[in-house]
Amino acid sequence: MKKISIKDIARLTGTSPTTVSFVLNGRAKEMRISAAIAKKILATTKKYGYKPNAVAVSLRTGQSKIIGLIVESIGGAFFGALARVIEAEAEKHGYRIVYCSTENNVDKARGMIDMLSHQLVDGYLITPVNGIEKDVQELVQHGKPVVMMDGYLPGINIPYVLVDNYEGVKSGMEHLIANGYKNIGFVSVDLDLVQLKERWRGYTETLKLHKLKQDKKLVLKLGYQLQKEEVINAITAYLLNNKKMDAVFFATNYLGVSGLQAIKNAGLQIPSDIAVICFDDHEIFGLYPPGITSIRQPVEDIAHTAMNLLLSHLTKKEAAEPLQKIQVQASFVQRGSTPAKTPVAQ
Amino acid sequence: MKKISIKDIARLTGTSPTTVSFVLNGRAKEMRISAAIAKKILATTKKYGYKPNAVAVSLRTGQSKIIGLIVESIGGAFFGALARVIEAEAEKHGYRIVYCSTENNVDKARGMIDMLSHQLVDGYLITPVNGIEKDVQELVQHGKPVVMMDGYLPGINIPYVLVDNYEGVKSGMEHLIANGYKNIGFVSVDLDLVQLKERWRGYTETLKLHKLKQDKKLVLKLGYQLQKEEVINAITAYLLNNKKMDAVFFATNYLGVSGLQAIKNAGLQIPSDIAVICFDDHEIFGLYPPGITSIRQPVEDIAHTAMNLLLSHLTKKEAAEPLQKIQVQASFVQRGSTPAKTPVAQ
DNA sequence: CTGAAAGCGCTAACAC
DNA sequence: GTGTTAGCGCTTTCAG
Repeated sequence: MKKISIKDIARLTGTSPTTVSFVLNGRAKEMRISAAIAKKILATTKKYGYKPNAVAVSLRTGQSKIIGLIVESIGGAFFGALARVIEAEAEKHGYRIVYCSTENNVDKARGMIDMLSHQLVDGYLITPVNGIEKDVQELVQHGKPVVMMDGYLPGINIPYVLVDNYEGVKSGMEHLIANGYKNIGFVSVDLDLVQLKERWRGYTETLKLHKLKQDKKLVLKLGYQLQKEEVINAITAYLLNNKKMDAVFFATNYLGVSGLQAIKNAGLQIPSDIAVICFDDHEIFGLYPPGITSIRQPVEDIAHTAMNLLLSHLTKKEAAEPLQKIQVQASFVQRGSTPAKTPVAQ
Repeated sequence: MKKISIKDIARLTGTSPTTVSFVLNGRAKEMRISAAIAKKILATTKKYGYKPNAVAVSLRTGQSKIIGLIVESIGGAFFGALARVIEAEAEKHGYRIVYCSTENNVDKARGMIDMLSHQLVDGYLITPVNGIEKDVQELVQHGKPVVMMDGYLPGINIPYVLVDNYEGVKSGMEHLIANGYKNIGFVSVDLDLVQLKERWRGYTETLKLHKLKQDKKLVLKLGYQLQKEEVINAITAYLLNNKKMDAVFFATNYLGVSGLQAIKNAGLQIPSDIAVICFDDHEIFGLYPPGITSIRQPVEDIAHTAMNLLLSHLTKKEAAEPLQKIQVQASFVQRGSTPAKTPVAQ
């Protein structure tokens, strides 16, 4: 069964490739092609199951109708929701998505960009990793639209959409403080990313705001490279070393999940021994007793907004519009892990 | 900043596109190109950051070095692990992966195949959905290598690799029965997939084997289209209607997760009121007290095996080797949700 | 040892 | 209204 090309269709219908091309691209009436011939072409096309060769089209038009989605980790919870929305949105506009995961690895990220670069992909949606500044810069210079999500690269001027990390953490902290917690720990990752810095700022500034002194011992920053087991062990040790800590704030959901395990290992009860709150919601948080309070990122919003931003750049010739930097608000999801402290406690 | 092509490199080095192409493809010595010129070309290439246009290469060679991975649901737990392994394996062999999710929707799956079809993609890794038999058949006829994972399409003859669903469920059932459970429920999805049928067979046959009578009321088959909330509600009702049920077997991990919520809603305790076991492990199962016993699919194995199968088909001209149908064994992960029943119980 | 030239399948000026 | 033709950027046969 041979592949059938546009020429074959032309021969089969006694027309030329041009005519076939026009008909297929819906430019039949614009080009005033007779209805009879158009119908015939369509019929033949269907009959032989002809599909234009996307590669050839891409080479010719310079458009692939593919968007590259570069994320930290495929398979993560955040990613799952993101992908679904983005894919749906893309499809509406005739685009397809190619996914790449960087595993927060600079080299891998650079490799991906390089690979997709200058070709194959019309635009990019990127969850940034430090160290790819130059590469991203290069993409932009080559005229490829790029939109950042979830974070951005401070040095370079690219549209992005991300959650208001600072306000998100702040709202969580306010909640804890209002509920009577005073020794609030913070567990984060040792990565130099804007979003993490903002979360950190949310933590420290809210403490300051309420004149609570900040205890260095209550802060844990874990290496990103650590295995899950190591993370759990580190958090367990941290919990055991800080018995007076009455609440802990996890800066990411994967830390939160490991944190639950650590709390269990440490033999602590939520919320009687320790209150728990986590940035970025996770399926498990609704389920795990007594329910883990979290700061939910509006993933759908983010995806939706980012995609549309990219699409608008993709369709406009020279998008000279002002650089868009969009922040969306996180929402606070209260669950059982952060009740008001009884006056007696501590 | 213009894109630089092979012609530019040729001009810049005072050679021809041919020579540049040979050098770039490592065929320099084979073609006996002088070392001096090769070096010069390489240098120029690097200096100008020249990258061959993948689209043009693909059009010319008919190879894209891209593998299409069509899965049920991107973002699922099973998928996450799968993707990681497959991507790593593919990279080793110079292939890239394009992901598509079907959401168990026939039309979507067909669309995906159609889209990638005959072009753009050199081979396929597919998690099958019923109804795409013809489409897959067609792919094969067009000479595209296809390997199925996680299931297969009964009608058509394609290599696959999947877990031994029957034995997996059987081992779980044996465990329950050995531990004294007699009224074992089974919650599955109303989808006509081989893997689900095999799990079902594992349930019924093990019951028969042990001369336990099968109670229709203890079986729940849920529509795939149901929203998560509906699933939880259905399971909750089912639990409340079957008070004598002392153990429940969930046929998939997403059912298990919803099941946990339902058990909570029904006010039941694990394992004192009901024992729980689930096919396909999930992060949450290790964490959720008292730990949910599960049948773990060797996802890495599956991915690894499937990928290599596909790669071998991709590299061999006419792979006339016998159709490979590989089953891998599931492993039993015992946790706290299925303790031995005390003689007193029930 | 290196270059000219054909052509992968398609689109879009430009002819007629 | 429809066909001819020239490439998109690359690989590869065939000359030299």
